[in-house]
Amino acid sequence: MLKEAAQYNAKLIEQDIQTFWEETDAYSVVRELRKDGKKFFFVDGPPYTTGRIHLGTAWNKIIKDTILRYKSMNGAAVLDRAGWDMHGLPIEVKVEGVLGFTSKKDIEKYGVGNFINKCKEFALTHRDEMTEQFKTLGIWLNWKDPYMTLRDEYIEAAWWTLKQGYEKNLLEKGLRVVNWCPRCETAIADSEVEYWEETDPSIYVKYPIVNEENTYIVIWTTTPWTIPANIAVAVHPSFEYVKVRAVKDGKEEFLIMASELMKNVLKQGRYQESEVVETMLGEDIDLEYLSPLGDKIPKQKEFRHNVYMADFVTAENTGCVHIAPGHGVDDFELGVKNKLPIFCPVGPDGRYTDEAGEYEGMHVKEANKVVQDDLRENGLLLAGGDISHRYGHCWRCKTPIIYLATEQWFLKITDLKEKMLDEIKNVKWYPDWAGSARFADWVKGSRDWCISRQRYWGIPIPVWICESCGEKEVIGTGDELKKRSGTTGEIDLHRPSVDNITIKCKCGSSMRRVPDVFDVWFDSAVASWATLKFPQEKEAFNELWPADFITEGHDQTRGWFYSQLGASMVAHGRAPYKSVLMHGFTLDPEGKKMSKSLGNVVGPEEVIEKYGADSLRLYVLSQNAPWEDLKFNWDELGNVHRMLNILWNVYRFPLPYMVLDNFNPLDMKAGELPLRAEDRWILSKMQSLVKLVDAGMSEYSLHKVTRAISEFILEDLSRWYIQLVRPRTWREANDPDKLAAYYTLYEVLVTLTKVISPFAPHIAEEMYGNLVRNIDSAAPESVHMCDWVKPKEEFIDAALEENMDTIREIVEASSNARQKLKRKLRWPVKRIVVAPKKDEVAAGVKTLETVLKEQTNSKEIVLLGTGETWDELGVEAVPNAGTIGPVFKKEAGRVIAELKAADGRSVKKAIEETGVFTVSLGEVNASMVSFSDVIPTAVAHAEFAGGDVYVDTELTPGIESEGYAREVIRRIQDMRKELDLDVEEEIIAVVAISDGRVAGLVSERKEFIAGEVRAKSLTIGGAQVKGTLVKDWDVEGIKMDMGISRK
RNA sequence: GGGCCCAUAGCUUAGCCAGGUGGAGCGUUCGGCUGAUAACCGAAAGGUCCUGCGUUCAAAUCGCAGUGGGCCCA
Repeated sequence: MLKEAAQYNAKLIEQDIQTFWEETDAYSVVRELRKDGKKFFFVDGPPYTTGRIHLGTAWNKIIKDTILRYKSMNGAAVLDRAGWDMHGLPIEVKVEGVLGFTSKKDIEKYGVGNFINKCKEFALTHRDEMTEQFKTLGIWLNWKDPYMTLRDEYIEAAWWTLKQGYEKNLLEKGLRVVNWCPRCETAIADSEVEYWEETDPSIYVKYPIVNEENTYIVIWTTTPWTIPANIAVAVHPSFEYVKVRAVKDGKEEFLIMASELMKNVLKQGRYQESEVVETMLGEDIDLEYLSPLGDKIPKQKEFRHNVYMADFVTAENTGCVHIAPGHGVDDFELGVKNKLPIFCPVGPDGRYTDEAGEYEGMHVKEANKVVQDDLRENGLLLAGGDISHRYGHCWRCKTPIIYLATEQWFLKITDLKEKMLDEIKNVKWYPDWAGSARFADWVKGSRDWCISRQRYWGIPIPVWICESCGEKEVIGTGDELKKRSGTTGEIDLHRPSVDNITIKCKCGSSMRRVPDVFDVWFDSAVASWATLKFPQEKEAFNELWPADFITEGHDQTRGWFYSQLGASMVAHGRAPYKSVLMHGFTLDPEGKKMSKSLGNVVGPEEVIEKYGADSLRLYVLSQNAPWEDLKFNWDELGNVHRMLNILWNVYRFPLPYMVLDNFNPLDMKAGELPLRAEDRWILSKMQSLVKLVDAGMSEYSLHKVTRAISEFILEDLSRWYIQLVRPRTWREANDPDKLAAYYTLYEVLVTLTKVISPFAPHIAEEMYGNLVRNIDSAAPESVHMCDWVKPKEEFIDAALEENMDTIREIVEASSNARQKLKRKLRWPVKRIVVAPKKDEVAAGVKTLETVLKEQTNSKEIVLLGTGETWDELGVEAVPNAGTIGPVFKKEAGRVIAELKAADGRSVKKAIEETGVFTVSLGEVNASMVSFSDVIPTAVAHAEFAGGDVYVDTELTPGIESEGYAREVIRRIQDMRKELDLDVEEEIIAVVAISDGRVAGLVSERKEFIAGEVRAKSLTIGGAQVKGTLVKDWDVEGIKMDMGISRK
């Protein structure tokens, strides 16, 4: 049996539905139901298990859930393990914070094992919390068996992958300059560096030229602390350089710099006089200079300092670039190319080593100032100041990074670049430019991947090295490690236990694991096979891999899209995904990014609290194209919620009538019901919507799909069909016309629950539970177990849809016209005249005349021929003074007056037939007069796209009687509402009307009024007004007193 | 500084690929409806289509340059 429904309460409904899903394990039932369908292998980009989910992660999962629900309903056997990214520095930093640690020494003191346990606990707790948050959004993923990067099986997938790289000779250990966090004391990835504006020193330094007295080459830098490590100066081979004689306070010097920057340098150094003494090309510069700090750093005296050519030199500052191969990527490359020493006198903690001479033990930050002072003392500081520029910081602890040359492990991605670019083309990207432009650009510029980190909480790098002979071995699995090491029993693959496992080397000595762990990006990079439990299990991998679909935000271009592709090229030689949907970011209402520091963060739980998860889901899906950034806006969320409320009201509206009538849709046969044109119309519209949804989903245009659904609900269903069908539902008894309306409405609502279920799964489930499950216990338990609607072409009637569009336009125009004469819709009008411009309009009026008549509340529809002018329109002659003047000269005024006074109709007729109209002073021709329509006073006119509408509002006693009667009915209904009476409850009503004529008019409709308001007794006239509720009304200036009481 | 994307009414946006009169929703004002009712409907006002230059008979739409925003990089 159908049940009535209360008002829309998203929170209540969603909680109930989520409980229902839990109790019935609906998710698992659905996956089981589809297990023999076509496989759809989806890989969840694993969120990092720290803190709470935010709007962006919510959007991400909503997109995934929506697409997977749609796929599932279409028969796909969806594989969708949720994923969790649980290792890495972010958690280490959080745990350090909790424990109050500030450096690695604290961790070592606390014990690596203890620290690891804390990290693990942190990751697992947060995973649980975040799982609950995702569930409140209605996200269906495999939460019971998620893949987790901290599991041994997952670690093995990473190990196996590295071993593939080793065997393909893509693994390399080498000295490279890396981003280094001096607080975390580890290398960090390019993608872990956050940039923002920072104030740093900006200094110009003179390097003294050997054997040329008082001559210097001038460099500029923002990192004075790297000057102790200076090895060379780079110039651009094709720039022009000058040697300048510069004088300051009577002291003369010779300075070398780029000629176009000379003015700047001399100004910086406050030189008063200058003169170019020599001009040369960069490539002709060949000189040796001395370290400006040689006196402080003995080691510097061992190096020869020369000038080298480099294309990366730009025409800024001095045009001569200070090169410290131990402290810069370009510097390092230049150093390697020219076989320069890679001098790096800074340790992992950011303090100088003994190689830095007098600076030993000093922190580089502190050195920035000291070095400047020392340079000034040596007379080599040409100028010093500050600059505000973007500088990199550790993304977790926010410490400014430094560049250090260190020994790290690399995957030689650059060897694979061309193949990667080919693979990108084989992937289907949504939108196309995400792959062809953005991702391809990123890959083109990619460098070798530094996969090692000098930290604790991560996947240990499975490389064992012999302590005596240096022999290297890469371990691919836990079993392999057991076998090679001779360990028995369970082993934990995390640090520190794995560090204690040694392998016997061929040479007889023992091999120890390198101390590093993996870059955490390597973890998620192997997700597509790790989630299939590969390499332990091969079957699923062979059947499913690569992934059919993944979707993440555009920041993952450099992140997960890239790391997965890199790891997959190393391991399998091809892309790990077949299609990728790149989505946008959530921004605040001003279009700024949401961040805690700006205080503009909106949490998903805040939205759910206010409007519910379905509103949030539809909002993020419909507001933008998925790949555009979403400007969060509460008003728009309110709109979406309103739409859902209307949907709910549409669903709720027929229920009381259907319940009252014991309506059972299973007894209905469409063929036997007298469906009206409007019934066939909404059925057609419904099917057209399904087609639109399918088309949109095929290109993941989730915004187009959800907008089309909203439009259908608001425009077609609520604003139109429900209005048309309303009077039919009030009929009593088993009227076939009413049953046809019930049937149609029911059919549409059931179809709609299925169509909206991927997008707004809770409200869909709730409606389905009542509409379908309460009728038919054999139906699937959940709407999400239903098959997707296959568009029924036979229901689609394009001509009918077009005709209805026309009718709606005419109704709209006529209500516009009514408004001009202030005639309310409650008052009928005598007739409506439609003057069509096209035959299609006439056809529409003919097929849907009843609809038009009812919706315009008109007694008659008059349809004119196409192009025909309504003959009741008057014609007015409009004289053209510009042409009359020259002909009639000073008599023109009289001619004009005569024309105006003449009967327009006969003027027009004369001109049409003879070309002229005769006035008393001569003949007026067509150029002297034009015509305009004169609309009768009781008629209002309005235009619509296909023609004109005239509304004849002339009052007749019948119309007045009906109008007043409706006014009375409306007010009594209002009073019934106020007394909160049941729909069927009968009343006793008394109406006193001060105006005798009006009282008479109303009395004529006494029966009609009594029926409409369910009055057992109705008294109209001057009687004493009494009742439970008595009210005085003013109806169009007529005073009416009404009283009603329960019978 | 570079790559990609975005910019249309007070707000959120459609139209742009395929050039030809800019269209919605919200908000505002006015009006209507009243057994979906703490709902709903209509009308009006509201636009340098970010700026400039170019292509074209014609540019919101195509091209170039710039401005602002986002993501990513240097």
